[in-house]
Amino acid sequence: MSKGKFVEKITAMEDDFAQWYTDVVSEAELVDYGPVRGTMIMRPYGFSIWESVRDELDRQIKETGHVNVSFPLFIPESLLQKEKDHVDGFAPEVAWVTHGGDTELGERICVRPTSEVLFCEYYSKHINSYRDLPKLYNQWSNVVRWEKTTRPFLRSLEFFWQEGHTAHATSEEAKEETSRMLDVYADVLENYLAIPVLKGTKTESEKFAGADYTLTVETLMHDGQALQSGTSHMFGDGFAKAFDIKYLDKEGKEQYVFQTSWGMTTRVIGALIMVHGDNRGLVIPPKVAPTQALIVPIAQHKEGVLDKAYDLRDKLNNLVRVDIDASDHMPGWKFNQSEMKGYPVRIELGPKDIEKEQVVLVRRDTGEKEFVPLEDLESRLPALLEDIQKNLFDKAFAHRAEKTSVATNMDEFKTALKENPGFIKAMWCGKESCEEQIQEETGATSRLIPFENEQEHLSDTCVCCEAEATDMVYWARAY
RNA sequence: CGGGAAGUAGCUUAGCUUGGUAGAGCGCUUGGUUUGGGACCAAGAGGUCGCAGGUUCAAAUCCUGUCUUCCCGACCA
Repeated sequence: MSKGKFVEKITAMEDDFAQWYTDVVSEAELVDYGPVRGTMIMRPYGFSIWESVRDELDRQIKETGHVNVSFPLFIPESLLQKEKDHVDGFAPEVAWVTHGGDTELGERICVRPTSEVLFCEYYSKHINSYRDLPKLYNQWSNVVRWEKTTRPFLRSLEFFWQEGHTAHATSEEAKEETSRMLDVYADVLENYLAIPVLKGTKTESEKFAGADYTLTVETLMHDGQALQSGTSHMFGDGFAKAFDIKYLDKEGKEQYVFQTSWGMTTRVIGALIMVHGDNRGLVIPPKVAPTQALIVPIAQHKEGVLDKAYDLRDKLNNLVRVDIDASDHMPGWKFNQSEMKGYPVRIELGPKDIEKEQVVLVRRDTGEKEFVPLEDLESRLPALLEDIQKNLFDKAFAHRAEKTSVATNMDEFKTALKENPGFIKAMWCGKESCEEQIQEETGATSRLIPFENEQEHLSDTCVCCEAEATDMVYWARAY
């Protein structure tokens, strides 16, 4: 990095990762705490990052044939009760409305923790024929889960997400849908957020309440903890039977539908922070960054400097998302501020540059500085942004590889997790008791069972017991 | 939910032990000088000391309750 003093505003990540995260979230002006415990205010910069992720995800959801809808915030208690596993899974963390004004309600109303039952209720009315299928609905909404411990983005009482809810004629179609949407999540994470993912299936104990099975994309944070970053659930016909969602097939026979649901949340912003961030603050991949390049005028009071800076902005405006910091602060203040916010590229423009007809480009990911003639800027800048996007993914990929260990017995498991915290690949017998024992002894939980083509045979027996191993599983401590 | 710590200006905090006019730094406003890694000078504005009770002539300070935040643990798709 260039010479000069760097004023410490945030805790170093190697000293205290949790504190570093809290510092970044607040110093980069992403969120404030709300007045109720565990709620958060998304400030303009934080929300613009969410909008960026949302726009790309929404584009892909529509591209795969889905339409957006909006369902209510409230669910009557009786409706929530209809699917037993589902209500058992969510009831403990549901917020209840008991009064309307001063009047006590006859039936409690739940603030949606997720909307399966609302969509099911609707589908039971609107699906009558095979011609009505498939139903491919998505909604962007906020949901409430009364969590005991909370952290900005990672776990808050209220969060934003999209939830897709689909109904299909056959189990086969529903399974394809479940996989298709998992691939959409993987694509957004890898190609947009520059975060490498592991794809696979959740174990029985980790799957969604009421699902046949749950597919997941898991990512690894800088501190070696995993983060579930998107899930896609195959419901089979379980909800259809509980909610009586039936259609007449071509032969005139009554059939139950097969359903899926899938969601991605503001949590991925937490992933973005913890995968790419460093001791100077955020690092936002160019494709996501609301501001891809920030022009910092130097000696801006001098004749012509600001005019040149605005001209430059207008020239680049159609090419990249560019902004200009014409505030009254010293250049050094602006440099540090833009680094805290993670803008991919800084463009310095001062009297010396104007004289030489050049600008100074500084990339956020490496700190490298280059002098670029003005005439080359329009070709150089997009190429640089592409390079930064790729570099961030490659760095995260290498980090994950480095933080992935293999264990064939519990001693190796513990040693690996202690010496190199991250993913542990280990064989498993399929018993929940072994998952519990591993969690108790190591704090790690099963993150996913990779798909068949990614399976490896590491040993004959389970990492935890003497039983024959059935699958390789990725384990990690998780957020 | 258990154990610990803390709430004083937008932020970081001093004062509390021993009750008696609430102080600083940063930030903010105005004017001037500055600008290639967080500028300087001058003049200003900003506080029901988290909230509610209690003790007292008098409470930021003592007592009780309550809410919130942080750390550790348990729990959590």
